[in-house]
Order: sequence, then structure tokens, then C-alpha cells
Amino acid sequence: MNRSRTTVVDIAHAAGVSKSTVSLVLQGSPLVNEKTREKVNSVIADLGYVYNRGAANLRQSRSKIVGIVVNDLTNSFFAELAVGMDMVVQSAGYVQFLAHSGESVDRQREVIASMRENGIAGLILSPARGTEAADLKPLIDSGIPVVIVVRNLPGAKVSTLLSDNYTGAKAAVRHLISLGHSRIGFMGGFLDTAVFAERLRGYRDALQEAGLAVDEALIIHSAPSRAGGVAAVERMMLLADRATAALCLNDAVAFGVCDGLRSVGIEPGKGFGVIGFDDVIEAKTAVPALTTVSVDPQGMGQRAAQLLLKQINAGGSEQESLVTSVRLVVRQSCGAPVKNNHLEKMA
Amino acid sequence: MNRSRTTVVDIAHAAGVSKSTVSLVLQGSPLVNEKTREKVNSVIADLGYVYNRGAANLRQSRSKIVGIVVNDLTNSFFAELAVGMDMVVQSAGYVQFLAHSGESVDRQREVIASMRENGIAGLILSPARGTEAADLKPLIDSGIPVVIVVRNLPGAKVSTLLSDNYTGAKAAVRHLISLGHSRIGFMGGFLDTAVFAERLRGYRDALQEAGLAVDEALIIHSAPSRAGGVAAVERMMLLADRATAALCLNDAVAFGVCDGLRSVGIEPGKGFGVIGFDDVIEAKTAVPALTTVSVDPQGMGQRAAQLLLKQINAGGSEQESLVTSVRLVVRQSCGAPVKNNHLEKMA
DNA sequence: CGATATAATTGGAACGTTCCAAATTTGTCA
DNA sequence: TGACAAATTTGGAACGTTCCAATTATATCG
Repeated sequence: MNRSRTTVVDIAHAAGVSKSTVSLVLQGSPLVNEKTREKVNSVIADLGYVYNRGAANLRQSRSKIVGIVVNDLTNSFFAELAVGMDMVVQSAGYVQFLAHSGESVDRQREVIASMRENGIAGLILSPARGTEAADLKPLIDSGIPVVIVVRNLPGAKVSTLLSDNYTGAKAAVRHLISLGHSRIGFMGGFLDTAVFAERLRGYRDALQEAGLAVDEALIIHSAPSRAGGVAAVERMMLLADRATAALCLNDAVAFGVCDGLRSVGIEPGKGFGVIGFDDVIEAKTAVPALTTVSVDPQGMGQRAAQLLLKQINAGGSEQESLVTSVRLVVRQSCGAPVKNNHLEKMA
Repeated sequence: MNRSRTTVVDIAHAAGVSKSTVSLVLQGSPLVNEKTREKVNSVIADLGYVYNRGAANLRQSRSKIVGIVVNDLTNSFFAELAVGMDMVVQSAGYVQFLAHSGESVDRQREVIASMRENGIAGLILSPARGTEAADLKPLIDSGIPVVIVVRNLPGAKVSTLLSDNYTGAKAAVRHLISLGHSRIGFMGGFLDTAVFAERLRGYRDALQEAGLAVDEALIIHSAPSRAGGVAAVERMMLLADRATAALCLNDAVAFGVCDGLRSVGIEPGKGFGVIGFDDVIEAKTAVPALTTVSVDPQGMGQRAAQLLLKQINAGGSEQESLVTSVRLVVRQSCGAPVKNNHLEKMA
């Protein structure tokens, strides 16, 4: 393998033009004559030239790379979010560094540093638990656009894309109340994320609005995962005065709650109303189909990526904060009668 | 923002040394005096210098970037695979381009081309359906190490890391037979992937070995997803002579099969034995807990990444093909009695 | 046809690093 | 102290592109 990489100069030489002309062709400039463009392009194909974007980045001091850091890729909500981003990033001619912080702020710091060294044009971050606004300061000061998604990061001067957790949770609890429930639990999650706080607030307000007391014993903390949902049910079973329905922090918890209920002989959607949050792809096909607050993670990923790209192109760093609206999707797990579930299953 | 990026030259100037010395410090060379090293490092910290890896890559004509392309990130098997890779890639000081091909060979071609332009040091690919060995030819010829994972790509001269699909499927079916089943189905998947072919072969051989006839009607093709599993059950219900148990192409299908069974009033693990494949993270906590062939996707991702890094460092492109062994994890969904499921649930 | 406008092309200097060969400083020993 | 070795430092040329100003070819017009 002693033949070194073919470069613009090689192309230029073979096509009988200057490297500047080749560069113009590469950039699709209208300045170059149609004849020579064809010539150059054919030589490029012949020699199997591959463009060195790194060299271009160096000269132009900007890149076509965006960084994406999510806190937990194994959670399908985030996986879908990532896929949504991937779609718009790719079709805008960018590539993405995608990293998984696993809820570790240290890891998160490392990968962001590494991405900076590699010259990202912008960053989309779903912050790990415990991330501080100050952690992003150097990045932002250096003029790199940042978009925060899913979890709020109060105090950070960046664009943000969140879902309307408060309204969604409120709507879900209202629905349970309208079905006749009065002892409604809130399951999953810990105090340290903004998402948790917002959804819990929606839960509280919906209860108060209906004149129902909030029983703190029915707010059951647990890991925001399927296993956490199972654990939450186990803890609820120890209570004397149990709930008859619950809003769960997210769909993963909700599935876990269904599992947990079954293993104590309660059929979710019959003996107990369960509502999730996120509308993960499996929510629709699960049995019972999960009533949940739909956030459309892929769509949200797309919007986040669009927001970032807009910001990269604008150059100006005017921050923008969007709240995407959510809607309650009523399926079986809440116990509501549903006319024709086949319609939705097939959708 | 008129102050441009600080560079080694700025550091050198501020520290009263030459840029070469700064470069040496940056690389941790033992040639430089301890005193000056400290001086330089402190200046680096003061000025908030960020290393430009792109420029270094240009000069050295090698990079610390690996490309990872998976066919479906929304499938949690692949998401976990990606997380496993991420772990070793990150701790080796590399970053990863991670892209999702969505089973489209066109998309796959595009992202691989884009990654090449961006100068990846190696590629890990879980090929989209329909990928040909020839598609990778140019990449391989250019001397970039490639590791194929999960799905075989016959004819490609690259390293490969597959799981032992044949043996795993065989073991699963043997287990069902030992539980007394004689009409065993195979659900999910299409003919066009090597994975499907291998698992199906294991299924066939296990049946024949036991002297049981293979009924083609019980091999039910469907999308390799949860929805596909539901559909497979619906189709099976139309048969006169139904199966009493099934091996599913993967866990996603198996979950769908459980859903489908429930919606026709059959309890998975009781009236019907279900075995999955992959041992996705939820398999353990699902109800009933899924009996499945464990592939340890994270571990597999780690091994794949290690294999790639080894190959990058060796330079020499001697290909290596590994088959990771699998083991049957017996839980509830197959109907086998399990002593103490709490032990495993808590693990 | 000469003059001028327009289209197309082109050298060379950047971009921020690494690496080599060469230069300089420091240490050691007779 | 002088000679030599070892340790440390250093210019400058690369890497493959883009961009600017300047040049050359081609078209247009009176």
C-alpha cells in the first residue's frame, strides 16, 4: 500500500487543470465551464478519489459534524429520539458523533471535550442527571450552538426543546379522575430531574383541581425503568390503602408496573388503571395497549436537529425555547372502554 | 467574537518556548524537561486552549474516529450493542460516528461514504438487509479495517463477529421438546438474512434429531419486530392444527407473540411455550419472564469494538472471524417450572 | 479591429498540527 | 578547562483543502 491517498492535485494533474479548478468543481461552483466540469468529474470517478473533509474543515474552520449526547441510549425513548435526529442530520449532509453518557456527568464531560477537539459545529444534549448549567459554559462561550432536549437545565443560556410535561401529566390524571378513580398514584422517578418535577406538578394540580387530597404515600419513587416499575408496585402493595390507578413517570415504568401488577394477580386495565408517558413505539402493540401521553420522540428528535441546524446556519446565537405539545392517547391500560382498537393497531 | 481560536503558536508565545515544544508536551513526550512541561501546561489551562484534532489528523493521516453503522437503532438489541461499542471506543480515546441505516442499503452507502470523507480509522457494520459483499470493496481496498457484526455477509473479506445462531436455536428447540412439545413453530423473520437462515436451520435440525417432522406451515414469516410477532400469532390461529410452542426469531418478536397470545386469551408460559432470542434487557423483567437465548448484546458490542481497535493498531489487515457462544436462559415463558425467579429478577 | 465586459482559470498563501534534522543547552569526566 | 555525550529545544516543511487576487481566454459592441 505505498500509493498514498489521491488528492485534488492528482486530479488536477490528470485532468489538465489547476487544483483550484478542481476545488471549484467539488464545491459545485457555477463559475466553472460545463466542459471542464465533466472532464474533472470523470477523472474523479476514474481515480476513485475520496474527498478529505478534514482538510477542508481545517481551512474553513467550520465542520459538517454535529455532536449528540444522550443520557441513556438503551431506553427506547432516547433511541428513537436519536433516530429522529439522525434523519435530519444526515439529509442535511452532516454526520453525527453520537455518544451515550449513561447518566454520568464525568463521562458526559469527557465526551463533550472530545467532540470539541474533533470540531463539532453544534451539540444536542440530553443532560445526564446532575448536570449543571455551568458545565456548558466554556462550550457556549466558544460560540458553538447548543440545544438542550428532553430535560431542562435551568440557568443555561441555550436553546431548549422540551415536551409539555406539566400539561400532559395533568391531562392524564384528569382522565383517570373522569373514569371514577380517586386514589391515584404517581410511580417512578427521582426528585433530581426537571422532568420528574414537572410531571409531578401536573399530577398534583390535577388532583387539587378536582378537590382530591394528595396522599404523599402514593407518590412512589423508583428507577425510571421497567425494573423500577416492578419495584414500585411491590412497594405499593405494602400500603394499607392502595391506589386504584397510577400515572407513571414514563412508558418504561408503566410497562414495569403492568408486569408487577400481573405478578400479584391484578390485570392492568381491569383492576388497576395505568397511564404511561412518552408513547414509545411498543406502547401501541403491548397487551394491554398502553394509555400514555404521546411525545413522539422521533418527531422531537427531528425538531431538535432542525433547531440546531438553523442555529448553526444563522451563526447568530439567539436562543429559542420550544415546548412541544403532547396529547393523551387513550388505549386499554387505563381501563377506559375503547370502541375499536383495531383501527389504531393497524395505523 | 473576533478573537480567533487559540493555537499551539499562541501557547508557545505565551510560555516562551517554540511551537514544537508545545506539541511535544501535548503528546506527552518524555523528551521535554519537567519544568517547561509544567509551564506549558499551566499556560494551556489559562488560555483555555482546545486541541485541534482535525489538524493533527491531517498531518498524521490517521484519525481517532471509528464509524458504526447499525441497521435499526430502535431495536433495543442494537441499541445495547451500540452502547457496548461506545464503552470501549470511548475509553480507548476514540469517538464514534454512529449512524442508523434503517435497513436501507442506499442510506447505508451514503453514510459510509460520508464517514470515509470524514476520515474514519475503522468501521463496524451491522449490514442492512440486501447488502452485498461488493458494496464494501472500495472501503476495504483503501485499507480501512472493517468488522461485520451480527449479520453475516458471505464473501466479504473482513473480520466478522457473529453469535452462534445455529447452536442457540437448536438448544432452544431441544428444550421445548424436552418439555413435551411436539408441534413447535418458528416465528418471525424473512428469508433474506443470514441470521434467519441459521436459526431456522438449528430449529429444523433439532426437530429432525428428535424424529419429529418439520411442518412448513408452522414456520411463520413476519417482520422481525414486536408488531410482527402479533401478526404471526394471528396467522397461526387460522391453522387447523396449531403449534403448542414456538421459537421466535428474536425477543422483539417473542414479546409480540406473547401480546398476540394474550389477546386471543392464551396465557404465554401456560397454554403456549414461547422462547425468544437475544436476551434483551427487558427479557428478565417482563411478565412472564422470557425464556431466551442469551447473546449479551453489550458484551458483543464490546468485543466487536475491541476487535476493530486491535485491527486498527495492528495495521496489518489479517481478518479474524469469531463466533460468540450463546446460552439458553430458562425463565417462565417456555412453561418450564422455575424454582426461584426472584433471584434472577434482582440480579 | 480595438476596447471593454464577462467568463473561466490559476498560483500561492493560509488553516493548526506533526515530524525531521539540526541546533542549542546542560552535564560529565579527565 | 576542553572535549564529548546526553538532554532539550527549535525552525521549517509537510498534510489536503479553500480562498483571494490576479491572470488569461472568450464574447460583445461601436
